[in-house]
Order: sequence, then C-alpha cells, then structure tokens
Amino acid sequence: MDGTILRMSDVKGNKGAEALRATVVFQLGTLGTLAADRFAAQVEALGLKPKHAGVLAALDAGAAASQQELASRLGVAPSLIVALADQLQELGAVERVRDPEDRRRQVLSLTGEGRRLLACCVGAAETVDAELTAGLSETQRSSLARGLRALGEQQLPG
Amino acid sequence: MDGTILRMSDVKGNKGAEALRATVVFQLGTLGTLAADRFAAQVEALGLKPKHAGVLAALDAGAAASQQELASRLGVAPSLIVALADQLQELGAVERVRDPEDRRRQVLSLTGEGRRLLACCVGAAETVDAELTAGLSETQRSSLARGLRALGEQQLPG
DNA sequence: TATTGTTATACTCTATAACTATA
DNA sequence: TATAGTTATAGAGTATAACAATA
Repeated sequence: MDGTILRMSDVKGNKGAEALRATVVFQLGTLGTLAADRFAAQVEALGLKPKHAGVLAALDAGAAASQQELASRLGVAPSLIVALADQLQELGAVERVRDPEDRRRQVLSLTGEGRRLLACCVGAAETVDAELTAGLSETQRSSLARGLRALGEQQLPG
Repeated sequence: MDGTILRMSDVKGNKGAEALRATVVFQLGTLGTLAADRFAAQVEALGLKPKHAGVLAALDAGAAASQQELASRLGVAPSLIVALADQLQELGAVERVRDPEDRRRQVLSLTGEGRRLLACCVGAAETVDAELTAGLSETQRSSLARGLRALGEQQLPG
C-alpha cells in the first residue's frame, strides 16, 4: 500500500466521515487497494507481482518495440522495466533479443511459458472477481462492471 | 504506487491482455491508484496525505478510544498511527489527552481546525469525483456509484 | 507479567542519477 | 553528441522489533 486512503470501520459517524466515505474517489481508492492486494496474493505462488502481470499483458498486446517504449507506455521508470524483465526472464517467461537494426535495443518477447503465466494471471484475476462480487446481486454486479468499464475507457490510456 | 497492476495503453491486444483488462480487479486496481493519486495531489496543499484524511475521518466518526484501537480499526501498525497523529498534532488538527482512567492511553480528539481540514478533504474528494466522472453520462455515473457502494458495503469493514 | 505508546531499525517499492554500449 | 539499457544510489512509505511507562 502507498498513498492509499485508510479504510474505516463504520461507527456510524459524524457528517465529515460519512461524506468522505460516500465519494467515488474514496470507494475506488479503498476497494482498489483491497482488490490489488488479493490479486497479489493469488499470483504470488507463480513468483509474480502484479506489475509482472502488467508487463506480460503489455507484451501480449504487442507493445514490445523496446524496453524504453514499454516503460513510457506503462508509466514507470526504465530501470523498473529492467528489473521486471530480469525477473521474468529468470522465470523463462520472456526472451530478450538485441534488435539487429539498432543494437542498443533489447526486444522483449513472450515465450510459451510467458503466455502460460499470463493465462494463470487471468485465471487469478477472474477468481478474485468471483470472490469480490460473490455477495452481490446480478444487477449490482452488472452496474459495477458497466460503471468501471465506462470510467476506465475515459481515464485509462488506450 | 505499490502493488498496483500497471496500466496499459491498448494496442488492440491478444487474448490474454484483453481478458485481464476486462476483469473487475484490474479496473479497480488501476482506477483506484489513479483516483488515490489525484486525491493525494488535492490534499497536498493542506499538508496532508490521504492517510491523514483517513485518520481525521475515523476520529470524526467517533473511533477515538485509543491509538491502538485506531490502528487495528484502520488496519495499520500502531507506530504509523503515532507518526500520523504527530503530524496532525503539529498542524493543530488533533489533541492528545491522557486517559485519566488508564494513563497508558492517549485519547485523540479532533479540534476545530481538524474538522475544518476534514471538510477540506471532503471538498477535495468531491472535486476529484467531479473531474473523474465529467465525461460519463448520468446513467454511467449512477451505475458506477451504485456498483461501488454495493461492493463497498460488502467488502469494507463496517 | 501484560499492554499502550513510542522509538529504532529494516524492508519494499520505485525513481533519479551515473555509467556503458551503441548510434 | 544523443539514446537504449543497465547499475548504483536514494527516498518514500510502512512494518517489526526493542523499549519505557503504566497497569
């Protein structure tokens, strides 16, 4: 966790506390941390952190031109891509190939094992989804899915 | 950011990438980080981090019994409450009073300034809400709000 | 001896800056 | 000289462990 807002047990509060809890940003922040933590726990057994899953998915999506490009696309420092790629390579999930046209560049590509691990990550995410939404009605589940999808299309790059 | 899944530009992907992006846990994780970052930026001018807002709200809600109780209620280490309370005290937002019935306990209480700061945090959250959802239709906005509220009632303590 | 708050320390995550090699 | 990748270093954030005061 990081800049995350603290979650709060109720204690049926005063006005300020209730008003804060009622905001979308509070709910997104707290539930987002909860969800990310559960996903992290699911993929830990694979030797992966959530960001590894992000790299695998980005490569699968064809964002593979170079490590620099991957870094800027994912919004992280190039040095972090190096570390993540090192670890994924050690797991046999990606290969690094020097671009013969510009030997400074390392081109990352998914291996079969990498695709297998990505599929496991998708399975893990779907498992967490099922757990998270188990107590919701079908109507609530679809409200949530539609609301998040709409917001994601607005706010996430792509 | 921390255990957060990486956000991805599209590059109309292969199956794995799309399947991951489609999950509730991925959307919650990425949008939650985005939302928390924006909220943090809003309250920074007040000298606060999101977790300070969490403490203010918890105190406003009456969760004030002791620092230990606050720590367990908020799901963080007691030593973190000490640091957050130190900083809030320095801002004049909370007072520490020894409980006369058990002099080991420090009872935290909101000051007028603390209530004012909490109100500013609520305003900041509402501002971010407005920005985040500005591009959504009224239908989408209410889907999002209802979905998150339902999930929050299920998953957040209280 | 057990518990509250505090302080000291260590660990994780990630960015910035320095360095190497290619261009 | 500029750029891709790498390595070294530093900072933020937070937990764990050691400690002091009180019960």
